Amino acid sequence: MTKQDTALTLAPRLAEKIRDMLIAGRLKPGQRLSEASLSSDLDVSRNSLREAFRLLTTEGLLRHEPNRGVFVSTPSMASIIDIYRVRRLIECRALEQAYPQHPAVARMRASVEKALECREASDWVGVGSANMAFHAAIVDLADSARLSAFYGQIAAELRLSFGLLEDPEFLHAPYVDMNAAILAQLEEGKTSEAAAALESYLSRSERTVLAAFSRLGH
Amino acid sequence: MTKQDTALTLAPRLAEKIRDMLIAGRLKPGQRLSEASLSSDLDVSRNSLREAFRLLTTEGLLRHEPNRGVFVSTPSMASIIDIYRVRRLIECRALEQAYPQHPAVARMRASVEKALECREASDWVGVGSANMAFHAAIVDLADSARLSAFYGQIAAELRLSFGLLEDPEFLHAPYVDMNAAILAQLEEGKTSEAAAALESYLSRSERTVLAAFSRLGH
DNA sequence: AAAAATAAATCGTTGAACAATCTTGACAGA
DNA sequence: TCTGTCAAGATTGTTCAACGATTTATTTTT
Repeated sequence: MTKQDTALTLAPRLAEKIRDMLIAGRLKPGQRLSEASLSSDLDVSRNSLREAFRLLTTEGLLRHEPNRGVFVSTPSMASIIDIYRVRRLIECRALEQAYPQHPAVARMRASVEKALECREASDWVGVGSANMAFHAAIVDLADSARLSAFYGQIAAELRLSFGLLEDPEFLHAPYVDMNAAILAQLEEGKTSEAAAALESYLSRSERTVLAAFSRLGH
Repeated sequence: MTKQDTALTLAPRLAEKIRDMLIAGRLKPGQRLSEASLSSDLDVSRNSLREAFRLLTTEGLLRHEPNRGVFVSTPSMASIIDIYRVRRLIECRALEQAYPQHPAVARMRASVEKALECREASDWVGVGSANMAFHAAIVDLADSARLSAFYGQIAAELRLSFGLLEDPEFLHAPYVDMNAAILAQLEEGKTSEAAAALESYLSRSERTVLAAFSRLGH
């Protein structure tokens, strides 16, 4: 347990807890979150919960309808397309302009190895997490705290979408080797090739996700 | 007056009001915002004010130190560099992959014309606003709501930095013609050239801002 | 003058309250 | 049966008052 419960103030801790519940699928898209019941469930006051709601709303995980309450965001085709558009723009460019000695490269390598391990153990959720970490590391190549924070948000949104989809093996496993290949190209200094590979990687991933998404009758 | 005061809920309206005060320079960087006094000044409750603080904190305009209060963010060299890094990555790519018939192009043109008018009238604040609108329109070329929202945030942060700097003429006037040139290139379909021009534009602007910034101490 | 102890101010969080708004369901009329 | 009205109930929006915890300022002690 890496607990520092008292380090942060309550609202961000609450937000994190709710975020976890969202990604774990314990709160389902479209579901309304009642201030009264959730605040008593989490054992906090309504005011504190509302502060947390504000945070999650700006992150796009919750949707606020005045006088009606907050709802878990429902991923849509539109949001998936939007997110992949952002990913292609940011990740590919970050990769293209990267230099192979960047510290984030170590994190990329660690993520690839983690993903390989998890695949070996058929731990598909672990593969998924490792993949996400790989891409976050790519964004870190751009050396911008703001960009990395922004990417963290849309990654969380994407995980919300993934929560709807079944068969995480089909969803994540194929990309482990591609990640390894991209990493290898980067380490050789072939950043343009790496970026191109990532571009087609992301397009393929987008198609897969959209197809799986449409398959469940939006 | 384009007032719809009752449309939104209180916290976002408060946030907007405070944002305006920040950009107008009525609240100075580093200044501490007391919950008690500000809430009575704005005639709202402490709780509502705290919700607004959360919003502005995630936007980077305010900084929250637990048990000490919230402070107006102090722009630093580091933050300016970070922001320009993001701008180069996002704006240049958005421009490069744009197609000249995109609706946002009309907004770009309107901004250029507005800037020309304001320059004629020596309204340098107006020139600055028009410039900002021009660049926001560039980002809109990428057709991503999330990307545009993110850009809006860092633009607000940048305006906070500009507030520190004097001589808005020096800061904004030189770029009006460059914007016009970039727009012309885009309309001719020369997106790569336009992107290259924007890249050097942004680098020059960054240098200017950094220089002006270092000139006023720390 | 430095350190320790004390007091004052401010934030963090809670619970209760009430107005405004939305939802529900009964009911009357066509 | 369908439709529109209207009151009752539930939920959010916002405020207020309170109190423990932490920080800041002040005073006392060494």
